[in-house]
Amino acid sequence: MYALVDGNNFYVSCERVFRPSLMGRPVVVLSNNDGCAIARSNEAKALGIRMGTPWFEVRDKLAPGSVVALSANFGLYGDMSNRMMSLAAGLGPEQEIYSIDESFIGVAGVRDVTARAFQVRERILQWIGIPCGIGIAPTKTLAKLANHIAKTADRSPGTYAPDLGRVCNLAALPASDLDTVLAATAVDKVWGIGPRLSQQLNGAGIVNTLQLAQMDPAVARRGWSVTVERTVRELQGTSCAALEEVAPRKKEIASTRSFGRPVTSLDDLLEAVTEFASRAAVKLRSQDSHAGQVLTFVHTSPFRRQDKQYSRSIVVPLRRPTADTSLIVRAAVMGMRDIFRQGYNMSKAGVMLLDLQDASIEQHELDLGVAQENRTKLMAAMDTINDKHGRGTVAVASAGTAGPRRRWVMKQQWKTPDYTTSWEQLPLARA
DNA sequence: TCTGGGGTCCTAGGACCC
DNA sequence: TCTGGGGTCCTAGGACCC
Repeated sequence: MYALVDGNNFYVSCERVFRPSLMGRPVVVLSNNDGCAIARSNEAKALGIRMGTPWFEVRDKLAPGSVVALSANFGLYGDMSNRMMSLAAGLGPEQEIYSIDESFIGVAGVRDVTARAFQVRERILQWIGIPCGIGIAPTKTLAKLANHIAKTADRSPGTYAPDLGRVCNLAALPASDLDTVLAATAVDKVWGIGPRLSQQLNGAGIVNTLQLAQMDPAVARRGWSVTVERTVRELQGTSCAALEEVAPRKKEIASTRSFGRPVTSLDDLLEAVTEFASRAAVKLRSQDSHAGQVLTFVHTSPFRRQDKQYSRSIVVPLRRPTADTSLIVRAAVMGMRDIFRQGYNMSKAGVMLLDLQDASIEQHELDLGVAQENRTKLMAAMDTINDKHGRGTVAVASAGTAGPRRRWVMKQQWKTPDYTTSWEQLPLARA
């Protein structure tokens, strides 16, 4: 039995904790470069603002001041997430942190699980200030669905019975009621069924979740794929996805950014790529891995139809797997020099580390043993310093030496303070 | 004028091998 | 005239998730 605890409109809810005046108002949180809406308050959703809508479209359509827009403050959201997760863990003996605002809890054997879920929800709201929905069911897919029902019953009354709001335990529902609920849920609300699949399913006459749940798994496999087959089985109550208490190591690590404005020069791109590679290397070391290959890419903006388009990537193999920032930066810079072309408005670039393996599997080379050990110590020292004094205190100087311009940095016009992670930015309480 | 970032899994197809 | 079958590995791209 699984529970899914999910923070409602999570980023917006985090901002509201420190600015209660935002309560009850349409609020959106924007992606990097203040580009798209990536979180919306219920009031913003009611205005018809869709996930991923470019901010300039929203702004042009609505009266000035009718929506509050904020730049994403991921430092704040990450910290709030940690606090929420530690309280959610109180619902059962096992926890999988699935995303920044969701965690699955293994609740097998938990007594009065529905009542307990209400208590945990109340505690998170009171202690952290984040409203949650909780879904409970025999499989992860059904728990996700239950969570969707819990949120929807709260937000837009009419689709589901009001007593399914906030906490929805599908396992406690009589079979006939469960069928009614599934029949009232469109198939695209199911975890793993995206726009493309739901279109195909609709074409085959499968419109609601009850119909999908009643599909023969063999038909699902033949007509679509194993993933759809698993989804069907999970809807039928057969668990196909287990709880992952310890997050498996990542198989690839990326650091990519869109630029605040078009970038045309190789120097700027080398500078950007140096930073991307450095960031990726920090993530790599933090999970104790080495990378065997470095992929570098750059491309123009597909939205600027009037511009000449360009897009290329290159994989540079490392001589041996490593987590050394300078070696990784060198490979990324080499890659960028290779794929760069003059005369384009580049809009985005990035570095991805591939072919990751456990750092304990080391390939030593003749005569390099000592040097290698020192490099590892140097990297550890660099990480410690940057951890303590802030990212970028110590960095690898590479081609294109970071000047004061940094033309490629992103835009963040409306960022709120780091309320919970910076002494300088602690909120002030006044009497 | 202005359009995110970071992942995973699966499949198809090509290269290569015996 | 008629030109195999089976396997692996790699890459690109699609689809999905938050």
